[in-house]
Amino acid sequence: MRGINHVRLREVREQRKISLRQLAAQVGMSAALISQVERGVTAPSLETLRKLAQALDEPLFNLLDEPEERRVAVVRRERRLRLLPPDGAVAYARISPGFGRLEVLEGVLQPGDSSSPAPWGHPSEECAVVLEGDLNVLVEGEVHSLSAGDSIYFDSRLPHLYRNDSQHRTVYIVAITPPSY
Amino acid sequence: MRGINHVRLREVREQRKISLRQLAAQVGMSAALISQVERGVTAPSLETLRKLAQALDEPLFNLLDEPEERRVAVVRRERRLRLLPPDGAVAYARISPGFGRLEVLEGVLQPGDSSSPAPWGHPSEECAVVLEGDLNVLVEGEVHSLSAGDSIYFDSRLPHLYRNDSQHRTVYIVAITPPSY
DNA sequence: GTACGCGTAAAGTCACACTTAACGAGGTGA
DNA sequence: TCACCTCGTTAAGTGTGACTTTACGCGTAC
Repeated sequence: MRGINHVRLREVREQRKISLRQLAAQVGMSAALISQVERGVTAPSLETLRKLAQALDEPLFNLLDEPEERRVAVVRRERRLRLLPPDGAVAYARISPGFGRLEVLEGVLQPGDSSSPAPWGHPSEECAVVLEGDLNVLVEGEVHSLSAGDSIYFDSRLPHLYRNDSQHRTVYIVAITPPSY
Repeated sequence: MRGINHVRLREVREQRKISLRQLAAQVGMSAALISQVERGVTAPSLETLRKLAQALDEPLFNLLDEPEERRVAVVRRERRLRLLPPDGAVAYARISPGFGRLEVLEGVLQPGDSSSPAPWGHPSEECAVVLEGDLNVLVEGEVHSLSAGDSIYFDSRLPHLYRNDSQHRTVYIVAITPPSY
């Protein structure tokens, strides 16, 4: 009976062991509404959904029950997609399969090279870990120096750039969500 | 003027170089509505938003403009949070800072050890890359054997488990979105 | 018993998510 | 200079469905 408007509310609420009325009181709406929403009888407004997400301390998009491809994909090292850099600086290989909400890349930077000619932003979040060598990450004009094992996390919308200012090659892994590279 | 109901529609639509009327025709709604939604004059229904997301080929949650902490966080190798495994098998270290939509972990498995006593699922997607050694990943009962450099991607809701069936230690990195470990 | 709590059902109402239609501003070609 | 596109915006009007209140049935504790 799960309609097109289904949201994963009940699941989350029950996990928190909160009753309908408790939750309703907390967000200032009627318990009946939440019941209706949980059973897909009524579609909640965005505003309502936001309030619920906040009360449950869940990111909003976590309540949205998107149809997913429940697939498993293995990518072998030698089958990785090599991303040709627009201007030949960084060598990126895509570790993730190319679908899903998550993109993982391996970047290799030779001394002096950088991931792009100029800092730029895209609407995602990313986290990079250095596997080998040293890496300078420019975010919003500020330089962060990382060594092997260090990581950096930032909102990708801030203009950014990876650069190898050392004398040896640098290898790092970047995880991006949602994919926008 | 961006209200509480703001959705990142215009941004995405303009990027695709689609006009209001084109998009409206495509999803079968009026251009005026889209204009109103884009400017935050009117809040779209979930249903409407879903249609738009589909037409633009964007995941729904990508259109939702959640208030973000536009922060940059660096985590040094020695400052990583060590996650104590519930039952002492895997040694996880959190590479990501602990906020945001993305969680990145480094897992180390000694021979014979596994990430948890039994396969389990959580509502996310994850991608794992093997850095060192060999790794068996059980997803939905099926075993996938990975060597250094190989990776696997799957819907974390499928019951899964990481296991080291080899004679030497295994190191791997897992990226998870949204965080739910 | 009766008095809580739980989730559900039914019925009513008003906001607001939508429509259609008209508007002003650019651009383009005859 | 027209007329004639197309762009996004505005204004006004309407219907529906997202909400409320109230009442119900069930379990459980005292």
